[in-house]
Amino acid sequence: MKLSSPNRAAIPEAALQRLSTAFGLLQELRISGTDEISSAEIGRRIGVPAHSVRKDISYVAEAGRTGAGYDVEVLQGVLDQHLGFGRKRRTCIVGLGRMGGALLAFQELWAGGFPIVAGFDASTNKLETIRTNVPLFPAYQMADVIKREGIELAIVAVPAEAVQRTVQALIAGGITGIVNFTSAVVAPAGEGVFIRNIDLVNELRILSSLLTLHNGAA
Amino acid sequence: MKLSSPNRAAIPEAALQRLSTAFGLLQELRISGTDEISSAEIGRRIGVPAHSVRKDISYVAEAGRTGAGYDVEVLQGVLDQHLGFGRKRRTCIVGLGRMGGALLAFQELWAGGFPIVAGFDASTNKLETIRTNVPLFPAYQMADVIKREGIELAIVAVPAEAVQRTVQALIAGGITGIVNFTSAVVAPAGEGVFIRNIDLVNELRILSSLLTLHNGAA
DNA sequence: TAGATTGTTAATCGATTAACAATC
DNA sequence: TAGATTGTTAATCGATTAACAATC
Repeated sequence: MKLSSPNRAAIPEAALQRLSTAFGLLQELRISGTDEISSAEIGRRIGVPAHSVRKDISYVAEAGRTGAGYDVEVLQGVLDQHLGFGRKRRTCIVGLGRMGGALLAFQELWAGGFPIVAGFDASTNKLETIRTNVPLFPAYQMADVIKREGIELAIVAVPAEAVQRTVQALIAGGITGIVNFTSAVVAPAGEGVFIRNIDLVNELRILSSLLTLHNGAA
Repeated sequence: MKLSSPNRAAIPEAALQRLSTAFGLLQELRISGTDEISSAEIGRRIGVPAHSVRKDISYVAEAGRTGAGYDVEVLQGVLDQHLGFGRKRRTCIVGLGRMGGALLAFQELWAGGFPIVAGFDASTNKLETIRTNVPLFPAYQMADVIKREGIELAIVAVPAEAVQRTVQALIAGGITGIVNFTSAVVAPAGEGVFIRNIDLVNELRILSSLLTLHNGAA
């Protein structure tokens, strides 16, 4: 997929992903008080060649000073403004098992600009046993709560067999972005709804394969 | 990165990732008792065009019957044999906060062929408070335990600032594959050690950007 | 048989890399 | 100034797509 920024060519999705990672780095740099950085140093830190860093940034805007690197704050501002990386978006967790429960308390989400404003689970028993400051609701209230609270994003941590109908319910409720944490792949869902799959077992399997190939396949 | 399988051209990493996802699908199909499947149906289920599915498989071997689709068991066997997707690999969790604790109990890991055989944390207090059947150890014993137990893979869920030294300790201990669950990017680490980054905040930020671009950027 | 579907070759498309003029 | 470093254009490289002969 490619989406265009005004006056610039469309941004390849691979570039968008690298820029998002770079944005995370810039946030760290600001906390640590670093004011300037070169494309070479950004590249070293996120594992990308310097010329790719410059190329990726150039899809968005001119953000550096020829011959003198980038101002961390300026670059961050430019990426935020054009790509929305700094925008705060209200987020919910669906499925409150061990993993979902851990996500409710995951500080990085708040720090990263994604406040968790609701949790959902099909089991009302479970809702009562969880200790958290996040408001919890039974699954059947999803659509109502999403609309009332203006929730834009959802992290889905339900059992694999419940993913399809959970995603459908989220979309019906007006959610526009979903991170699917289960091992069932959810294919693209419709105009204006974006989905990203995080599959831990799949990542381990890819590692396993890389080891097999590296050590000389059978 | 590309790695070659005997008698075939090197496999693009993107193809390897899609095939890993397809392998996961094949496992589901076997559980549900499906014997045959076409490239079109595989593609529909994992969100990839049919011709890409065929192309990806062809990097590995001839695994179908011209005109008659794939036998699920045969295809799974071929992918396992050439790419090691079905290999069981002993795995550990490093960092036993809420997230690491949830991972210790994550059934999908066992089911997926990645038995969790050890957990590590720098805090000995924490080790005492966790209820699990998985043997837990203080972080300083990592290298010893990894060697003794023949552990090949690690999932790192420590605080972001501890990632670098954790990864170094793991590699020193002989770990060959790492999934980094923290938001700090870990760049490629050395010959024969593979790393994959899973960054939830980054995924949400990418979604946020897609929404911004889709709705007409500022 | 006719319809379906694979495996592969060739064509297209797009992303990455290289190189360098501009300039701090 | 001289060295460093950006932004962009052009060249390369590689992946994806299209198309079709083979054949179940």
